[in-house]
Amino acid sequence: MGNEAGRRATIVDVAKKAGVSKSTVARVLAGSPNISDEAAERVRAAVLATGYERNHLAVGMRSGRSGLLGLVIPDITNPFWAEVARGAQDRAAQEGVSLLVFSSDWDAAKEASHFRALRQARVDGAIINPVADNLDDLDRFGMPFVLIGSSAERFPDTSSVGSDIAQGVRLGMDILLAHGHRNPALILGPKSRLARARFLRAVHDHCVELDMDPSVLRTEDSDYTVDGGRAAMHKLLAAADKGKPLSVFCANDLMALGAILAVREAGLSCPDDVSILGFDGIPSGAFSWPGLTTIEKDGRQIGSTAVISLFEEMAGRSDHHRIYVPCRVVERGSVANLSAAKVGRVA
Amino acid sequence: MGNEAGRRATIVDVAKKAGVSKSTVARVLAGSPNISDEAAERVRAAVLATGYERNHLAVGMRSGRSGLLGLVIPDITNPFWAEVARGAQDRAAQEGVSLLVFSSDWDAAKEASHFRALRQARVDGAIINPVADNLDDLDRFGMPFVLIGSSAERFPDTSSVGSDIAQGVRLGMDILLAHGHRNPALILGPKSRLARARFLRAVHDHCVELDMDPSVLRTEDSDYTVDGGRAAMHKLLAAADKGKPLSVFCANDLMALGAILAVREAGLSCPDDVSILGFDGIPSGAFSWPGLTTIEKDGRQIGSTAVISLFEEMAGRSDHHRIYVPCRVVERGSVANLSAAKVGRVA
DNA sequence: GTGAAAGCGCTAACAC
DNA sequence: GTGTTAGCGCTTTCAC
Repeated sequence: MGNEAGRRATIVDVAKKAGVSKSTVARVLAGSPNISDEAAERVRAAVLATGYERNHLAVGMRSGRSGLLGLVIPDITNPFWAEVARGAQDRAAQEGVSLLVFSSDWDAAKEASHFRALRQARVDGAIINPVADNLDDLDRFGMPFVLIGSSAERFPDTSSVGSDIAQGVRLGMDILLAHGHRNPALILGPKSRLARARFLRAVHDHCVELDMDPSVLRTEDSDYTVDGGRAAMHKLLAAADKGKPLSVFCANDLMALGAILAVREAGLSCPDDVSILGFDGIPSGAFSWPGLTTIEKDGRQIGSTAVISLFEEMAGRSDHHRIYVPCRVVERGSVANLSAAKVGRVA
Repeated sequence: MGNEAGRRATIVDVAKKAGVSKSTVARVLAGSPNISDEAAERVRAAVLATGYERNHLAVGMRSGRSGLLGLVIPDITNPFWAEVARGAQDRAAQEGVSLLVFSSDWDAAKEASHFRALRQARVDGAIINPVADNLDDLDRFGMPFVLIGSSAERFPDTSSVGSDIAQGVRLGMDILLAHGHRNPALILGPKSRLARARFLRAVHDHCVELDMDPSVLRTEDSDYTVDGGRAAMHKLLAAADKGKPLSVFCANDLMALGAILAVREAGLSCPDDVSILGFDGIPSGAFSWPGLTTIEKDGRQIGSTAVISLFEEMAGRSDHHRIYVPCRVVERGSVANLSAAKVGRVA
C-alpha cells in the first residue's frame, strides 16, 4: 500500500522514500528532461516500492486536464455505434485518457443531461453525435468537441468525422452496374430525414457522372426499419414487370434485411429473381439468407479518427475540419451477377 | 459564464452573489437540512444566475467520491455486452454517476491496464467481467467491485450478477419437449471452457428432474462460433437416422446460426427436418431464415442490477452475494411443433 | 443557522 | 537540476 498508515501512496510518500522533493517526483512523472539520472532512478524505485499511482482527480484539478473524454452516441446497443465507441476507446487508451460513454436515444433532453454530466466531470473534450439543433451548451462552456456521424453537417464552424456517403453510394451503384443491373430501384428513408436527401443526391450525382438519367430510377420511401424495408419491397414487387430481374439499393441494412424477407414472402428468390444491396454493414447481414451484400461504414475508424481530431481541437492547433471516412463493399450473396449467370446458361 | 472574468463559476462566485459564505452554498448543494429557507433560496438564485456547475474533480478530491464508476467488459462490440453496458449506463445516470467503459478482449494484459486506469481515475467502484485468474489488483487497493457474467463463479468471496443458466437450460429443454422433441442433440463449446461444463450440468440436472436418462443425449463439441456450429451440425447430420426428425440445442446463438446454415447446405430444411434452439438472444437471430428460436439472456437487467449491487458494495451494508438474472424464451421459427404438425397432416 | 479555516494531492511559478 | 510555495474548488470540522 505504500506507507505504514495503509492509505494509498501520494506523491509525498514517494518523495520521502526517494529522499527528494515533491516537485522532483512530479517532474519525473511528467517526463521532464531536466532531471539527473540518479534522481530519476531513485524516484522510479520509490514509485515501485510504494505502489504509487497518480491521482487523476488531483492532477485534473490543478492542471485543468482531467484525462477524461466524453462520448455521446445515440445508442451503444446499435452495432454501428458500438463500433464507433470501440474505435474511440482503443484510441483513447493509446493516448492515456479514459472515455465516459453516454447513450442519448436521439432524445434532446437526455442529451442535455449528458452534456451536464460531461461538464461536471470536467472532461477535456467530447465526441458527439448531436440530436438537438444547437450546441450552445457546449460552446458556452468552451468545451472542445468533435461531431461524428453525418448529421454533423448541420453545424457550420465545427469539426466532424463521418462516413463518406457519396463514395459509398458510388461503390454501391458501381457494384450493381458491374453485375449487370441497370436502373436499380431505391428504398429510401422517410422524407423528413436529412440522410435520405444526402443518399439520393449522391445517387443522382453519380448517375450524372455515368451519363445515366437518374429520374428513371424508381424510389420507395419508408422507415429505416426491417418492417419499413419489407413493406417498401412489397410495393416494388407489385409494380415490377414479372420475370424481369429486379435490383434494389436500400439506404440501410435493416431495410435491406426486410426487403429480403419480402422477396421470400412473395414466393420469389433473392438473388435469383431480385438482387438486394444494403448500406451500413451491420453484423446481422452475415447471417441472413442469402447473406446481405452491402456497403460497410467503418465505425471503428470513425471513432478512432474522432479522438485524434479531438486532440487537435483541444490543442487548438488547427482550424475546424470535416473528415470523411471511406466505406467499403462487403459481398455476400444478395446481389446476383447477371453477366455470369448468362454465361452459365449458355454453357 | 457566471462572472466578469469569463471563467467558469465556482462556489465562491455563487457565495458572493448570494451574499453568504462558501460553506452555506456547499450545504445547500448537499441538501443539508440546517439551512434557513431564505438562504437556500438566495443560493439557488445565485446558482442559476452564475450558471454554476459543481466541479466533480474538486468534489472527488475533497470527499473521496469521484462520481465515476468503471465497467470492464470483453468487447462493447459484442451485442450481449453492449446490452449490459446500456443497462449499467442508464442505472448509473439515474444514480447521478458516470460510467467509464473499457473493453478487455479477454486479454489479461489489457484488463490489467484498464484496472490501472480505473484506479488512477479514482472510480468509486467497478463492474467487471474478469479474465485474469486473480483480482488482487482490485482487492489490494480496496476498490469496491461487482463481478458480472458467469465466469464470476470462479471467485469466492465476491459479489456477482449473471444469467441464470440453469433456469435458461430448463426453459430450453421444456420448449423442446413441449414441441414433441425427445432426446435433442447438444452442440457445446470446447472442453476447456467452464461455460461448457455448466451448460451440460444444467441439462443433466434437468433430465434427472424429468426422469430422463441424460446419457442418451448425443453431444458434439465445437467452438463458440458460426463455423464451429456449422461443422458440428454436419457431423450430427452424418450420424443421424435419415427421415427421423432431429432437434438440436446449441449452447450459444452463433453456433445455432451456423447449424441452420449447415442444415441448408445438407439440402435439408429447418425446421421441417431439423429443429434448432439457440442460447443467448443476439439480435442477428431475428434475421436468419428461419428466425432463430432461442433462450435470451437479459443483458440490460444484468447491467442495471450490477450497478445497484455495486452501490450496496460501496456502502458496505451487505455481505457478498450472487444474483442470477432469469432468461426467457424467444420463439421465432427454428423449432418445429411436432404435435401440431401431426394434427395438420391428419386434417 | 452560519462563517472561518484547514486541507485533499497535485502542478506550476519562482527562487536558488 | 532541485526545493519552496501558492493555490486549483471543494467539503468538513470547529467555533460562535
